[in-house]
Parts: sequence; structure tokens; C-alpha cells
Amino acid sequence: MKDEIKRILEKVTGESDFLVEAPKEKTHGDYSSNVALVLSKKLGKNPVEVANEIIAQVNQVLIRENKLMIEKIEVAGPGFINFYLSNNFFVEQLKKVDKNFGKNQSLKNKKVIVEYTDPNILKEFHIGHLMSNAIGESISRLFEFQGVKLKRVNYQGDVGMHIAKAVWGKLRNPDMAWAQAYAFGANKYEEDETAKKEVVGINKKVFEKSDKEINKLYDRGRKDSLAYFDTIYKKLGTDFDRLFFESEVADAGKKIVLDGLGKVFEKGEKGAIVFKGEAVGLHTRVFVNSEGLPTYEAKDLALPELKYKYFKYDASVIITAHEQNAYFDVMLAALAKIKPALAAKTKHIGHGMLRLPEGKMSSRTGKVVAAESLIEKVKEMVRQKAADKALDDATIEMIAIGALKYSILKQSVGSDIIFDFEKSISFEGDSGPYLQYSYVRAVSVLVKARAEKVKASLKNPPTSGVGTLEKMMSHFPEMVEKAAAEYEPHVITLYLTELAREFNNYYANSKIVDRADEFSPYKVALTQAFSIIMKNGLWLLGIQAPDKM
RNA sequence: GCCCUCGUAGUUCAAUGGACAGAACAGCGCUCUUCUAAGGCGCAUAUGUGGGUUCGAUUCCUACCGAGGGCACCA
Repeated sequence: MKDEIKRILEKVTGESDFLVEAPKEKTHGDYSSNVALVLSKKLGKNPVEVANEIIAQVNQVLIRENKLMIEKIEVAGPGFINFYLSNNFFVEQLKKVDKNFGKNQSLKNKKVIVEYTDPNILKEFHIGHLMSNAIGESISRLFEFQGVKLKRVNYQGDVGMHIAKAVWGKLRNPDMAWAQAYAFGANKYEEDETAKKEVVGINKKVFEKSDKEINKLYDRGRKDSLAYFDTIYKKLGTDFDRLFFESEVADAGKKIVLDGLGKVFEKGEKGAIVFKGEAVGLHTRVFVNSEGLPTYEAKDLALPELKYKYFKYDASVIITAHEQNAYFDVMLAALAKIKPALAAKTKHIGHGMLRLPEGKMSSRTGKVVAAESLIEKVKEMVRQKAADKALDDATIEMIAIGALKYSILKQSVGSDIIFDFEKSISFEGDSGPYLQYSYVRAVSVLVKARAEKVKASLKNPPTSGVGTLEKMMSHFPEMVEKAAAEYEPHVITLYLTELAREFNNYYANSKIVDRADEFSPYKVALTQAFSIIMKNGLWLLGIQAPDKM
């Protein structure tokens, strides 16, 4: 309906740069447009006058096109045009609510590849990875709701200096866990010149696979790391289609840089090969270091082609923390000179950083919160809270993961989260469990309706007309579009929270299942529609909907 | 030093240049012999500072103050 109104207004005014939206304030109609304000500026006329002229023309179109769903159009405030829809429109919308409600075909059959999470083997999988995963998974699902063919991929560091530091640490402390060995090696690398040289040597050996003992140690560590990551992905509900590794693109990356030497790249200090980004307002970065090894930069140049070989994508989305924004600008500027077509299809999304109250996390200093231990801690809290409810472990985990994901997805993607356990993980108010609880309530009402043999039906809506709940539910598809267009899952989070609030209010103030009430079938149908929308919405956030809690 | 983000209630977060700046937590007061009170209802509190552009600025420009990130061989 929103698009319909916009179309008519465009037709009438010849203008397209204006908005139609559902106003926050209920007294401002069901949809509102600022078209008269935009137009009056151009014409130098009074906005209210312009609005009235537009309305007169819109009315003619409506009569001609037989659009009777619009009941009333008004000018309000400085010149907004407010549209009021008929009750019948909302009831018709409710009839469309099924498990596909909210989906559209705007990107039908487009191929999109989304890279996210990106942990490095032999290092801690920490809550920063949890954040990347939650955001990446939700953005992927938003794409899927638009009809996209999508591949989820994960690009993981399995060669490079961090591996050398971890291996060096492990050689000296065989009993240490890898994450600790890494921290140990990373610190010694900073403090101790000899250690630094040895680490550099190991880096070369890992890269060239020239040392048997190191190969064996490395292979086992790699296998263990990946198996461990898999258990976490399973908990989080992500199923990657393909894992990419730095070792797959190291040689190709180096070759690209060497081939581009003198054209795209040049020699820098100590024989390193660099890309001078200053020409395009960026900075210089090293692509092949003075040891002749490709850096992350070089590897990232080869990755797009490997991805493309795997899946002929129309768009490639890469999701990382925003501390890499400037890095990606430079890398993509270099890529644009080498593979312009692929560079044009690539989009980097920098999400906020998860910081601890005491400062930035660092796996080098060991000042990190491991994802696994956080999940366990939250599960324990859920267990305590639900001590009297006898929930199974799967449900407890659903609630815990829901609480975690909600806390990440409730704010805009780009903003940092200062992760304070007590404050960040909530079960009340704005929270994952709040949404899940509302869903569970609806489900239990539906169970009761079945038991009492009250069948859902929209045939007999209450004579008082439709309420806010119906109106809000009709907006779900628009919210999906908005969230997807902006790459912002929090649009969904906010919407679902408001919807849940409205449903809970409705639930508290009316008896839904009541054989003596002639409107009970309608109320049950409303509850059913709510449960479906909530479930679909939670799916978009990557949060599961339990049947009881 | 240079570049990029960002400063909204006590706290954590919302708000394409628009109609009274929305929630939640914490606080105070109500509310379970209706289908799960992890709920519902009510009260109170906010745009860092100074200029500018505009009919209209939390949003755009500018200066200042403050926070975070990045800036050559890490990823």
C-alpha cells in the first residue's frame, strides 16, 4: 500500500524525491507523505495550498482506479498529507499472513555471497566474532527474504604472522592452549628481538611447509580449531556453505602484486611492495613484505576471484569490524585497478566494535571474553531464572542465544557496544527473551483455542473496528524492505519489540479464547497472525522461537 | 600530526531536514480466582558548547570541547 500511495503521488506531482511512511504518531493517519513540503519549496508556494491541490488530484485517480481502501485524506501540520485506510484493508492484509509473509521478490535470483565471522585459527573465538556472526547471519537472512540466492562464507586466517606467533608459543609451552600460546608468542614478539626473529623464521616455514615438526604441530592445531569453531557455529545457527582460507589465496595474491609492480604497485622501504593510496585520498599499505611474503592485503586481492569461481555472484558483501574500514578502502582501491568488475560488486560493511568497560579487547594480551564461556554463563542465568519451569537444555540455549543476539542486533550495525555483562544481557524489557516470551504466549493461546474448538476466522471483525495491532502487523513487509535496503537488522528488532508490546497489551486486556464471545474466532486469527509474524521476524534476526518457556 | 566515526534521560539504545525527540533498564506507584507476571498500566528525566544555512536542524556547514578507530611490513 505504501508503494501504491507513492506511485499515485508521483504520477500526480511528477516528483519522486519525497517520502511516504507510516507515521509514529497514530493520529497522523496510516500513511503520511511530505510531498507537498518538498514541492512547495520548488514552486515557492504555500505547502498547505499545494497539499490541497495534490489531494484533489489524488482523489480523482482513486475514483478512476477504484481504490476504495483509502478512506480519508487530510492535510495536517505544516503540509503533510495523511492517508487513512479502511478497516477492510487491514483485515485483507491479515489474510495474507502465512509463513512467507514479509518476503518479496525484489532481488529474485540475484546471487549474493556474504562473508562474515572470520575468526583466525589458533586464536580465541571471542565475543567480537559473535557480533560479526550475529550481524552477518541476520543480513544474510534479510537478503534471502528478498528472493536472493545466497552463499554464506567464512574467511579464516591459517597462515601469517599470528600463526607464527602461536606456533612459536606452542613450541615453547607444549601444554598451553593455543589461544594462550598465541598471547605468549605475541608478547615476546614485541619485547624480545631474538624471539621476533624466530617468529619471522617460523612464519616463512609455515608458509613454505618446510619443517616437518612444525607442519605436524600446525596441522593438529588447525584441525582442532576448526572442529571447535564448528560447534560454535552450530549453536549460533549458522551453516557456512564454504570456508575460505588465507593459505588458498596467498600465492595467487603475491602473483597479482608482482604482476602489478610498476603499474599498480611500487617498491617501498626495505624492498616491500606497496600501494600508494594517497593519489585517491587514502594511505599507503604494504602488500608484499620485505621477506617477500604476501600480507593480508595481497591475499584479499586474490580472494574475490576465488569466490567468483566458486559462485558467480552479482554482489559480494564482506562484514568485519569497522576498525578495518580504512584498510578496505585501500584494498578495494587497488582491486579496482586490477579487477574493476569484481571491485564494483564488492561491498564492505564495518560493524561496531565490542568493547569491554575497561577498554578494547585484545587476544594478544589475553584480555578477551571467549564466546563459548559467555554462552555458558548466559545459559546458567537462564537456568536459574527458569528453575521452576523444567525447560530442556535446547530451550535454555535458544533463550540464551536469543538474549545475546538481541543485545547485538538492537542497535545500528555501525555503533560500538560497550559490553557489560550485567547490563548487556537482559531477559526483561527490550530483550530477546521478551520477544520469545510473547511468541510463546501466543502459541499457548492457540493451543487453548484448539482445545476449546474455537477456530480462527477473520470473517467477523469486532464492530469497534481494527486496532493498532492489526495496523502494526500490516507493516511487517515494509520493515523487512527497509532493514534489507539499509543493511540494518535493528529495524526489525525495534519493530518486533513494539509489536510484541502491542500484543502483550492486547493479551492483558482481552480474553482471546472464549466460546461465548462471537468475536473470539477473529481474536484467535489475530493471535495466529501475530505468532507467524513474530516467528518470521525472529528468524530474520537468527533467533529461534521456542514453543514454551 | 593527518584521516574517519561518534557525543541524545542516571544508564544502554532509537529517530530519510519535518508534525509533541521514541523505547528499555534502574527509580516511584498500581496490577495475577482470563489463555505463562520473563507480562500489563501510570509518573518523572535528554539532543556536549558557540555560530551559520532553512518556513523548519538531533540530522547539513563551521569552530571548540570530549570519546573511539585508523595511518608501512599484524589481521
